[in-house]
Amino acid sequence: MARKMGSHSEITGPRIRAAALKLFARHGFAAVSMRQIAAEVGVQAGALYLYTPDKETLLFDLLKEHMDELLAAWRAEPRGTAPLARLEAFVRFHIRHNLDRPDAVFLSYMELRNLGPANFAAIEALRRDYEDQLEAILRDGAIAGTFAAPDTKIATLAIIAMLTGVTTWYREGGRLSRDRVGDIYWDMVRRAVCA
Amino acid sequence: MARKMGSHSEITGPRIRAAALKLFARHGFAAVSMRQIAAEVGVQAGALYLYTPDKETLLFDLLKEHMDELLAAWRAEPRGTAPLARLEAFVRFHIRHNLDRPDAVFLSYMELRNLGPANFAAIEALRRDYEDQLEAILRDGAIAGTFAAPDTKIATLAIIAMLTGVTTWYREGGRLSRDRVGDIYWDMVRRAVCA
DNA sequence: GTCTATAGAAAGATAGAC
DNA sequence: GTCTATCTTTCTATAGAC
Repeated sequence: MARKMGSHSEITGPRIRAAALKLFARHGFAAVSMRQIAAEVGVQAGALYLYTPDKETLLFDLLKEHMDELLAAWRAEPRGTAPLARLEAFVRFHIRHNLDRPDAVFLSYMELRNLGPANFAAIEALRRDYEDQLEAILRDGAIAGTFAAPDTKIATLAIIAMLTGVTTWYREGGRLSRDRVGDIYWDMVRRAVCA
Repeated sequence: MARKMGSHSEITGPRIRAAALKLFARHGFAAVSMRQIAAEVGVQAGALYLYTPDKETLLFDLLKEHMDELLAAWRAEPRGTAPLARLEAFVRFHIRHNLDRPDAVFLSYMELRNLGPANFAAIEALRRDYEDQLEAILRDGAIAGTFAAPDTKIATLAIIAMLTGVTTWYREGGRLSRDRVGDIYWDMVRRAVCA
């Protein structure tokens, strides 16, 4: 083929990020070369450096964008004020949002270790922000007597681990719809923490 | 230092595996070089090839050993016959066993993608065996009317994801003992699935 | 903005001395 | 059983033509 020409590219940047996301999620950050990413996009390796200063920054940008989007989407999510309603909204939101972005979810949990200390801290802080959203719901519900989880912090981590696990097995067009999966998990979460 | 000599080694094999386990878990399989492993052990890179034919086999052996050990330990675990007692035994066993091997647990969930198809299938089959142990408990309990989880297969995956998550945050000497963690998770699991 | 070409470092794996 | 040395490949990143 030998693609030769073109300055068709305000879209090359996004395409590079999309290709990197897919390949990093599939094979792991360290196992993917800049040449593979370039080949997936259809450019030469050198061209990538017009869009990112180096490989780690490319990873960092993907993770940062994912976390920013997650927090913004949750803040925009309609929900009630009672702890039980807020918890149900969180459970259904987390499953739905993550099922739309399985590659980014996978990266966010697996490839933090490939970041330098400063970049690592930045992503960790955002992840912590998100956990705090759920923890606040559980704390409010515990005070109100709605919930009876024996440990609010651990319940937070347990629920997030359980919900995030959905992305590892869910297949579009399988025996369960997303809504049905949401129903099942909400049933388990509700019973696990309610008084 | 420049270590020079020695044929002091029926123990070099295990030391190589221990070093590889630690480094793979910390940095990821693809990010760790054979030279790094050799340096951790205190030998030269070439010496590693007396103990493994290649890097992937080294990873495979670690994963295989971990899964074999997990299944053997569960089969040896004392437990009752009633579904509720078996479920409690499983929850406490899983937490305790995995907290003793955080590096191996991490590898088992993160580095399967670095195996070739045959090796991948072998590890997947063992992981499936283990999941089936829990699924059988939940199925028996559903038939007996002890459990009321809306979907046995999903409850299996949800519980394992929740329990395995412990290894990502638990720190020895933190505010909670292992037994206390086991109590808290057992409380949540029991309420999530019981009728 | 993308290409070709390459510098410079590091990787996996092997050969042969001791 | 381990070492030194090296083959061969591949990598990240850069330089300069177009």
